[in-house]
Amino acid sequence: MTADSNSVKMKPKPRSYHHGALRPALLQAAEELLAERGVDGFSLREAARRAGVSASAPAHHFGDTRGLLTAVATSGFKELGDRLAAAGEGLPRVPRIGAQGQAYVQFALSRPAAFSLMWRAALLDHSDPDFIAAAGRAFDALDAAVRGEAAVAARGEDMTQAVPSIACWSLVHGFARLAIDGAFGSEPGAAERAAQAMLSGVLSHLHV
Amino acid sequence: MTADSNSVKMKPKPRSYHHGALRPALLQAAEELLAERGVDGFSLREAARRAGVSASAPAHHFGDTRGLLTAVATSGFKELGDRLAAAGEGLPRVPRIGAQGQAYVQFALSRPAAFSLMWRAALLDHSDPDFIAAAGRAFDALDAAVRGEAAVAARGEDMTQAVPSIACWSLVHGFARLAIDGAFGSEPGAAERAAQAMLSGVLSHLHV
DNA sequence: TGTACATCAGTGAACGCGCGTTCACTGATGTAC
DNA sequence: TGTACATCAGTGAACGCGCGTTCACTGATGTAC
Repeated sequence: MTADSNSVKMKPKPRSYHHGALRPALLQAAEELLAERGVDGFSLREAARRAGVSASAPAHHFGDTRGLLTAVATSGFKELGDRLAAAGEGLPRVPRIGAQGQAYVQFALSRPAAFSLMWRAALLDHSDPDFIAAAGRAFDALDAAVRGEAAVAARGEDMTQAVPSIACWSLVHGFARLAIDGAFGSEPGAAERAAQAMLSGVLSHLHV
Repeated sequence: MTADSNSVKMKPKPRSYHHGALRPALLQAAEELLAERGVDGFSLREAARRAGVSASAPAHHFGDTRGLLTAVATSGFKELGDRLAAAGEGLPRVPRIGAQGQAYVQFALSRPAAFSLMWRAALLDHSDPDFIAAAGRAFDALDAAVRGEAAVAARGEDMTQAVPSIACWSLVHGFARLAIDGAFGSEPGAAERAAQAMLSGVLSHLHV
């Protein structure tokens, strides 16, 4: 603990009555809390505490707990979409799919609590337009790599068209979940290496 | 509500001071509660209530909440192991793997809350010998189909040997999770059909 | 077959807990004139 | 540039809640003799 220059009491930096940027501060506090205690250990009060604000303040920005968690999940889907879209850009189809798979797993392992939250339907507001858009965009990035931009644009109701994409998604999603849930032990980096081995193995045995 | 033959008040069938078979009754109540309210909606008190017993009774059989949930998860892994071992028995390797995958997804969809609980590490006692054995046996059943009984028996520390099994596991696990979490819509039977299409598609494009 | 007694499997009241949300409020900010 | 006032973004006390667990207890069962 370092000494504060102005005060012996280490009073938590004086803040005006209004926070000024509470919304992003709460999002960050929520993310950290999730990372520390997991989805089940989350509470709105604790997130508010960490943002240095009263328990009722978050309501002004997010309505209720569900609103805050939905915002966190939405930001997760946005980042996932970005990472997928960037992964293996310019590469031929098969290596690009491999790069996306690797990116998917890396995202999940780098933000496991956020990743878990993103799929906890009971805690989220699935009618939130931002959430819907972000989640859709992430899947579209994967679908475009597997089936091509044109196919995605022309996508209809028929789910059978999307089977190859669903297969890829299932593979990396399942691996990520098993890794997070501890199925592959806890040595750091082990899961990433296993992901690499698995993806290259599968893709090399696949005739597409 | 049907009339009780002995009493207008529908008093809940008189029971001696001792329940007689509380352990299985609690397991069943817990399973039903999980199915109704999901893992997050579970509470020990409500499970006890449903078993017609006081809130402190479960402690005599399971110690605490974690003990009861671990017992439920263990029974889930046992059934999963049974189903996997039985799936596609006698079939050649590739169709057998397909049958196992189908069985895995069907199990997950038939008992979604139990399946979810089985992977919620924070809620379970991973040092419980029964739990360890049941979970190990389920994976062994899958591993035996993918790599052969002999390879499973000779399995060492090296995880790379298990990569093909991990790939199969990831694929079906990810599909099951996505289906449970609503990624494929909610029409009944849709997920099962998609699983069938996906598994046969993947296996037919695989050179092994 | 009867009896004493240990053990087992329940009860129910009480504990302290942190939670999400509501409510009347107030301090700060920004805008209209 | 100054002032009135609406709006915004906070506070903090209070609400009721169900929870898991503990504890002293007691009724029923089973066992030894």
